Amino acid sequence: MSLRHALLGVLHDGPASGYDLLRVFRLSLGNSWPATQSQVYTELSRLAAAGLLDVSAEGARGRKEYSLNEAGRLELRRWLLETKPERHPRSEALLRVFILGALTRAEAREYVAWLGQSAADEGVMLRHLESSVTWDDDEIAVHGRLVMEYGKRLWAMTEEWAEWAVKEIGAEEAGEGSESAEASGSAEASELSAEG
Amino acid sequence: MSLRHALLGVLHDGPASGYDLLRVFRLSLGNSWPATQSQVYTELSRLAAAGLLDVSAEGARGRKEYSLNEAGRLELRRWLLETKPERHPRSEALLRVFILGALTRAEAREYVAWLGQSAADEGVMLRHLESSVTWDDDEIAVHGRLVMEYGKRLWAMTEEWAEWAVKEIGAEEAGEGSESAEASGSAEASELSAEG
DNA sequence: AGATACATGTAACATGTTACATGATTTA
DNA sequence: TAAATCATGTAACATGTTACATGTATCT
Repeated sequence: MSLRHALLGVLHDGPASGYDLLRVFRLSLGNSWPATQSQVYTELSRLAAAGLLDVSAEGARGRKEYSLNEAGRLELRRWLLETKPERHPRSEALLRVFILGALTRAEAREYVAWLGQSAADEGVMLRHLESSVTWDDDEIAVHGRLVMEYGKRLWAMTEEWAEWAVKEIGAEEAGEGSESAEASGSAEASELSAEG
Repeated sequence: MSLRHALLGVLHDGPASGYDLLRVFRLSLGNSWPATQSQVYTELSRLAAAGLLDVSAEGARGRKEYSLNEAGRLELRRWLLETKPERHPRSEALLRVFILGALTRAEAREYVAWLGQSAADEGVMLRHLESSVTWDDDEIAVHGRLVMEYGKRLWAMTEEWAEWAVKEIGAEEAGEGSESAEASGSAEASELSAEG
């Protein structure tokens, strides 16, 4: 389980509450490994119960500050050194590219163009974030910078790829688009379909 | 749910059995969106029960061939056109970079170098795959090529980034490595920890 | 006093993984 | 005939999401 070790990893840098950790996920770590509020609090309880974390302080409003203890440090090292990472990120954006044949060319082109624009936006955001962060010299800063650089390169690459791909898809031919172009009437609400 | 739509998307290209689909995941699609055998068969049953797929043929050894029907086609289009993709891939590899502060510099450098090597290997594999595929002119070929190109660029970028990052981490200073360098004895098996 | 930010917890549900269980057909 | 490949299904468990539920401290 990665969330567990993500938590241990961030706590290696110093004690923090669930709320603090949630902010880390929202602002930086969440770009590589998202986590919900519910998940973080549940997992912190479990980690404390399992003896990998200590509650090192309790503050106002029920705040609990967790600290990595020796058992936690060992488990974190064990995970980093002895387990093989999953190298392939799971990318919904790319899955969609794969099945773009279900759309007309114009629609497919539009999607890829949107991906490119999103990538450009992410790049802008990252450059903005970079200039706003105080890069003090601690461990998290060093490795945070590595991840940020990866992000910058990733979004730049994605933007360029999207430009290339849009050209590759080419112009819509009149009357093209296969049968999928005619959206027929009856939608026959299925038992599935949930997301917005 | 994306697996559901991945299945519909592949079936847009033509009828296939669970076994066939599993091969698609293993050979190509699985790089962007992994799926297990168990998941695929379960989901196909559900999709058929929900009326988005038909069992269009039954063959030897209990083989069932599924076809996308009109309801399925509509649902696929709806998903592609009306739902927003999750743009951030969840990357365990990058999560690990983020928490590399728990290791010594030498260990961190080794990990990043390994990532670079893996990326290089993926690149080689993709180029090999590319030359072995017959690029006929159907829809899947067009979009499959887009995904393949993305992969090539991604792994090349990752390889370059890793080279840069290795230099960035720098040389191990003697006696450096923080407290995390001393692996103490007692391992105190925790109730957690599962993966090998 | 009201809005915002701080702060945690849990229940229901959806999705994903691992392991088990079974058997038929083809190929060497 | 043994091994490999084809072919599906299910149960137990782990992980992740959404929604609900509750309350405190700070700032304007």
